[in-house]
Amino acid sequence: MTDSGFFDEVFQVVRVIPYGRVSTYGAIARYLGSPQSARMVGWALNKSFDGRGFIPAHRVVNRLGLLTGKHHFGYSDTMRQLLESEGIIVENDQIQEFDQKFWDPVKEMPEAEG
DNA sequence: GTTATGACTGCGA
DNA sequence: TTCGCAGCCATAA
Repeated sequence: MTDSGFFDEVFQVVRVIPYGRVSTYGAIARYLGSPQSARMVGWALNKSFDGRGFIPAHRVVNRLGLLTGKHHFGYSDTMRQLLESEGIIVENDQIQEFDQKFWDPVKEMPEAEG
């Protein structure tokens, strides 16, 4: 599975994000051991639409809780609808109560692949 | 094969 | 306080 290594790891982390929670590129990248590859995480998510199965990329936002990648979902409302569909409040492309919705894989990530 | 870009983040002045 | 630059790795041309 670890074809691309980094990419696959990103998908694995994003996939375990619990319902109603969100995470950030930096948090995921940091979990992988490369906090500076944060933008690479987003790039990986971009491919999440391709054929890697469903990836809750809508649960991943930038450090400010902004839906920076919303326009990658097709329409500027798709990402927001997905988040609101999970009970997450989004206003002005920004996640409300982001601090409590934030899900840090480094701290909350279950011991996947045990 | 090489060059450029990307859904970001942290540090310095 | 705000603004600008460097870094990570893979994909695309």
